[in-house]
Amino acid sequence: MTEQEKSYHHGNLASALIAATVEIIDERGVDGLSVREVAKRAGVSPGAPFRHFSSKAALLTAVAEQAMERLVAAVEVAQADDDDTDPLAQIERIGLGYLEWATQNPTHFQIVSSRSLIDFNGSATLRQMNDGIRTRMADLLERAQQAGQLTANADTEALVLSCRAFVYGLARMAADGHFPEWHPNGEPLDLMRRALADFIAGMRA
Amino acid sequence: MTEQEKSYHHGNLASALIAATVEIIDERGVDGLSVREVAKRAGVSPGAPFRHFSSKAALLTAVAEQAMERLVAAVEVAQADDDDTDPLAQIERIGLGYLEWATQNPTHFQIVSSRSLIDFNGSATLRQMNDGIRTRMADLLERAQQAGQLTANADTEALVLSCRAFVYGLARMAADGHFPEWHPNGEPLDLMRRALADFIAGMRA
DNA sequence: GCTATATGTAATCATCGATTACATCCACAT
DNA sequence: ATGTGGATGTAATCGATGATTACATATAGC
Repeated sequence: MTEQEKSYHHGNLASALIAATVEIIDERGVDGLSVREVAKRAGVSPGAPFRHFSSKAALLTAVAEQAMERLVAAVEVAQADDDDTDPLAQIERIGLGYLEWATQNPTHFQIVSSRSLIDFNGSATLRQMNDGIRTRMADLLERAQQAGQLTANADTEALVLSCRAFVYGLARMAADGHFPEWHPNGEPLDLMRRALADFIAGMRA
Repeated sequence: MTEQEKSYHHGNLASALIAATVEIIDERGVDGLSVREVAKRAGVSPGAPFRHFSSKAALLTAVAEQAMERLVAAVEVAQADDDDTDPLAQIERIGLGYLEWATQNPTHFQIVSSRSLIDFNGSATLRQMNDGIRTRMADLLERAQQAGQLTANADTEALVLSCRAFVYGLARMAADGHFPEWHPNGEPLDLMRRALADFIAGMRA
């Protein structure tokens, strides 16, 4: 990345474009992003990006895929290594990891969750990663039920949705600007932590 | 509205523009909306809308205000008239009214909740209505706690956030297309109903 | 080396949000 | 009634944008 300066070909424009896109979105928000400026920042002509991404949505989808990978990674890191851990505690860890990542990477989370800007259904990768988290939580809930941690005739299907919606709701509220003043790791996250803990507690039999 | 046909002045362009905006968004989504087509559909020149709304965001903000009024109305209708009702049941009713409205009016809900497209902070009306719902729920939770329906030392602040996030999360998931196939009043709403009931039940002492 | 292909450029289009100067209409004071 | 000023709509135009096309240049494999 140091001195290849003036070669006709960029080398790896695709990744450079993704990086530039993230930069711009960090600075000016998801709106206010133009392919032209992405191109300019990568040092190429305005039409060049379309060689690698057939549309602006395709570019953003690529960014979303990269972001989703990090989100999944964060969620996995957050889980306890011990596989015998209390399933509900494990769910809480997942939720917390999700929330921490979402609040600390609002830009990326916004891209991942706003499906009007990206082609979610067109990306098998995105769907896989999305389903991965969901089935993981479904498994944990199933295990919790078999361990007798939930009410006997618990509606697991509804509970899976509950967990997803609860965490998604908190993350989305933050990303959508429902917390007027805040800064990452500040009080809102603390509040969210307490809310999450209460929520998990409420599920216990 | 029948035969004023060819008068230079439209009469009430502002509301006609809002209506046209909603129409277009219903047809083609929030993106894919252009002020020009709004103008065309209202039968005026491309610049005319800017006499009434200083920007595209201002137009969408007006749409959001109208939508928010309906949402608030739906939430109020959903509540039990009897003011001695169980506070937690009242909260459940509010949540259900919110969810039903959001799922039956996905377009409007999307506009209300996506604050990147509208000038939320610039609209006192929007903030008031938003705060109205929140304080209403805070009051109900306070009352529930005093009635001993919650655990003794319940964290009311966290609980208010929990309720908001839970309902918002469900509504947003629906609006964001997290339920692949569905149609209003169909199974997803049923599932959401069950999830909401479980959630409220989980808060009970 | 020669050539097929991948990659970037230049030029161009239609569309969009927004602004400006001008036209038209309506209400109100006289 | 009148005619004047503010409100409302039109016409023309600007700069930026997403996207496409024809062309130039570099790279890889034979």
